[in-house]
Amino acid sequence: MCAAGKKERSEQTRRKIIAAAAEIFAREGYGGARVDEIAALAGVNKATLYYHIGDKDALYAEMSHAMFSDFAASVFAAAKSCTDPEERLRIIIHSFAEGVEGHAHMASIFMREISSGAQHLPEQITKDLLSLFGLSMATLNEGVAAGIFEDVNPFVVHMLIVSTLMMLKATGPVRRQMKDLPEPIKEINEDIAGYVADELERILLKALRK
Amino acid sequence: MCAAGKKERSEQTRRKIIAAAAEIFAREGYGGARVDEIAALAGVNKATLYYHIGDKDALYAEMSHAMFSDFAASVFAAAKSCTDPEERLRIIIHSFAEGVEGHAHMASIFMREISSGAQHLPEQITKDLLSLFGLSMATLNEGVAAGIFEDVNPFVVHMLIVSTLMMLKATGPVRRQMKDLPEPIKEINEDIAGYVADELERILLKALRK
Amino acid sequence: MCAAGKKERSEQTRRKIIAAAAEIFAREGYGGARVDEIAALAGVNKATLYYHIGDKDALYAEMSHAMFSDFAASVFAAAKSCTDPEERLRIIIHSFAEGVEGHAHMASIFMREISSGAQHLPEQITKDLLSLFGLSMATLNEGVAAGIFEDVNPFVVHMLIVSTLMMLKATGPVRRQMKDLPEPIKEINEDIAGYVADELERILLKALRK
Amino acid sequence: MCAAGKKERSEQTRRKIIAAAAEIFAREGYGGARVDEIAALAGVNKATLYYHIGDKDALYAEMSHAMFSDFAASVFAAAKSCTDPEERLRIIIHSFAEGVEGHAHMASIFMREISSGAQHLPEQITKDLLSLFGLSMATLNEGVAAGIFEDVNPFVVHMLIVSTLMMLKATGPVRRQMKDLPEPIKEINEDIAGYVADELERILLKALRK
DNA sequence: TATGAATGAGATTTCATTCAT
DNA sequence: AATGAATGAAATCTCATTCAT
Repeated sequence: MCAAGKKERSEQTRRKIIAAAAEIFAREGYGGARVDEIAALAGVNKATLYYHIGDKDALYAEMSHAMFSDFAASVFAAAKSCTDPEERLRIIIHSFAEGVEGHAHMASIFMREISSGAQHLPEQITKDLLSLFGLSMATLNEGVAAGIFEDVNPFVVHMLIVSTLMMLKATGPVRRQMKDLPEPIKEINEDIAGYVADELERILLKALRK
Repeated sequence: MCAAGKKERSEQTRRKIIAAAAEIFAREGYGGARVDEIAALAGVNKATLYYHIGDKDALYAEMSHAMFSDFAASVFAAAKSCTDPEERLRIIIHSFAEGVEGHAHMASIFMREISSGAQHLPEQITKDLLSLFGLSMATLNEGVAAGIFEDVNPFVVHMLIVSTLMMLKATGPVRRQMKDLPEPIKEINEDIAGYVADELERILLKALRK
Repeated sequence: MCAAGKKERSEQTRRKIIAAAAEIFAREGYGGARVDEIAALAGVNKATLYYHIGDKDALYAEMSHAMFSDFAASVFAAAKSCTDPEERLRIIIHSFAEGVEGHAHMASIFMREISSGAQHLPEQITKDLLSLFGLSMATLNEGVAAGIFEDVNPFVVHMLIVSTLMMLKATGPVRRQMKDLPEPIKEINEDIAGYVADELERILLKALRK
Repeated sequence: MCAAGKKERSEQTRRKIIAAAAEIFAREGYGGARVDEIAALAGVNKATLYYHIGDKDALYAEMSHAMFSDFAASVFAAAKSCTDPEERLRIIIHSFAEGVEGHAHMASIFMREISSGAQHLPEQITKDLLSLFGLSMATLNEGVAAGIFEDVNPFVVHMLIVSTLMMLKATGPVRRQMKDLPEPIKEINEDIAGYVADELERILLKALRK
């Protein structure tokens, strides 16, 4: 046992590097992240990182692609088979929340990208993310057409969902290191996909239902 | 002629530097910002920047303090004299939106700070921002006590307001550089304090009102 | 005294860097030269070198431009007023030899450039050097037309002059470090502009004269 | 079928590596050549190169030894049986030219070695090359003694032959990539062993003959 | 008050070389 | 005999900061 073969070993190294990159880029931003630190966290030599991935730009692109495209795909997969607008909106909220929870550093990286005008993001990813808005918009429009939803700006609603979940996820570390937080903050805990998603669903559907 | 005593000139130089810092720190993050670039944008020599403000840390502290404390104060000032919960919530939303609009780079800097675990933020500012949540929480609790609001987690609502406004503000540059955007996105325009705040108020109050 | 002023100091630093670059690039080639070593030889910090000149490419370009354009200009200046073909050929040989002697590292750098297919040489310099051949060709053609010179390929003659002088200059360090050299080699000494140029003139004119 | 025993295969791999090394070292110099690039050009893995040859130094030594000793031997072989000084000088020029032509990258590598003070050249090779001068010198001295040659410095003449042929060979790539070259340059073509050697012989013998 | 020059420390990237298979 | 993976050392380049004027 423990044979593994070159390919598997190689793939494992690659994964370790990508995972480390996500963590450091999330915490430090593109400019603040040091390749040294990423390599150290991945437990590989700096040159190994360059051997497997390439330069800092390529590393960022690989990492963000792996993260965002997987995330977008999971939301689409969850929502595609559902035809009822209200139910689909629920699914969007919850699969979004699960995606945010499951990709630990995505929220931070997303927010940083927004802040930098998507400077470092490959075009394809921007499009993938925009297509998620297409999903929300279609859902809301269908609800309006079916007479069950209020007529609101779908982009505002989409961003409301996205930003609330992301921001609550991203504030996790800050909350954890603060003492004496008020009760409502503690309740959030780390439970984005459960408590927060439920609360958001409750609020939003009350606002939308005619 | 040539008015402006030495003190005024000095103060003006200082302001130019702080303004440039906000722009660059917003776009590049703390780690990615270069003192060189800030000085160039401010139109002063790098050594002049050091003479007036101090090192990069001090510059960031000055800039963020000027921005966030002014913002927090303006929200408090707008809300303090109002006693009706629903009306105060409206004021919070709109003064928040005006603050976000008025401090062009605050949204980006706030989002980056969240992403980095508030690494670079002086403690005082963290407290100021937390006290804004105190305002929202009190308002919502009073509404619940008065029997006019649903009982929802006030931190979720607070973050919903904050993050939606900030994210919509921060996505401005990305939206501007993209072509062929869907109509609902175009409607946002740059009008956070008007259109967006109105839409958010409408959605949120419908959700909260019993 | 010793005032100097910023500009002069700056210009002096620049010159020291260029001079050091010529020496190191000549000995090690573009790829083998280390910016560190150049800075050390110039007696400045590496960052100072980047501040004044820019990157390795820019450094090479500055250095080679300063060297070759000065050289080409000096040959043209020496030859321009002379109308007699034979006399002008003599002037070309001697001014060439003086230029080779005066620009200590030009021969090595020229030979390396030839070897690398002029990879690192700015286009303008290639043209300057080609224009020197124009001068030789015109001179030889006039001599042939006047019936005083044999009809030989002028490029071969040009390269014969150039390469002999450059190679004899460039072999200086090798000769110096070898012991027990045969008498004819010792006679060369370091005297390119004198002994070698005279000998070359004697050989070449005997070959050319009808 | 599939002939070629292990030994032959091995020898072939070795030859491919040496040939690739000559090309890259010629174009990039010792310091600028990358072992990676040599391996790639040879079509073998980098580790294979180390297995067959050893480190960069050993590779350079092998390559230069193979090249220069073969070259020197061929000139000696061509000249040894001839006793007439004038005829032997002709043979030297032409066998030299053929050697330069036949060892495509020798001229560049020779010129780079001269430029670097023979830094990378094994001592033995330096001696082999010096012994070629011995051949020229003996030939010229005999001609002078026999009263058929002018008395010129034999080292100057030797270098004149060597450097002209080498430089004209080495300028090949530069000439090829330039457009609109004057007629005399085009005539050179790639024909060092023919046209150029003939022209050089004509010039030099006219200069030497009493 | 302001600035061009200078620099130490550090970040990114490359490269010769070795290892495990 | 051959190779993909890995790495230490070094090279290139950048950046926050200080200095001298």
